[in-house]
Amino acid sequence: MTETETGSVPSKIERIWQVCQLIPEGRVVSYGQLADLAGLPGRARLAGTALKSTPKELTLPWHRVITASGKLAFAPGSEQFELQQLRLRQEGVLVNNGRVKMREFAWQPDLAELLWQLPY
DNA sequence: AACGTGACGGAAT
DNA sequence: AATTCCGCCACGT
Repeated sequence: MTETETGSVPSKIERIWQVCQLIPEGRVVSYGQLADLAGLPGRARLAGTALKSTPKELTLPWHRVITASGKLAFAPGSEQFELQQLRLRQEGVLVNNGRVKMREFAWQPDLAELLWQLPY
């Protein structure tokens, strides 16, 4: 726990958590988009790091985040892969061979609306 | 403080 | 369409 995490200014990872929280049901975003929306262009990997380190008291719709090519990031058949696929399907997202058509399901947020919702 | 790792991405092959 | 390569940089050891 660092200073910035306890203070009022959210750390980079906390901003990623915040934006993740805004992804609507039935839509997906790529790690890169998530980073962009959090004000961290080019930091797709950090988005992955952030989700990986989500504290368990915090429940995020992490299953709505997939790779830019539309694939689930987990190994096919793994525990997490199956869970993510199940959750996505439960909210109407079509997943075929571990892949989602970004053309159809990508979240396209209105930036003005997004800024309005962020708590800072 | 140095070093390897990785829930990524995009360009090249 | 599938792989390989390499830039990116926060984290844990």
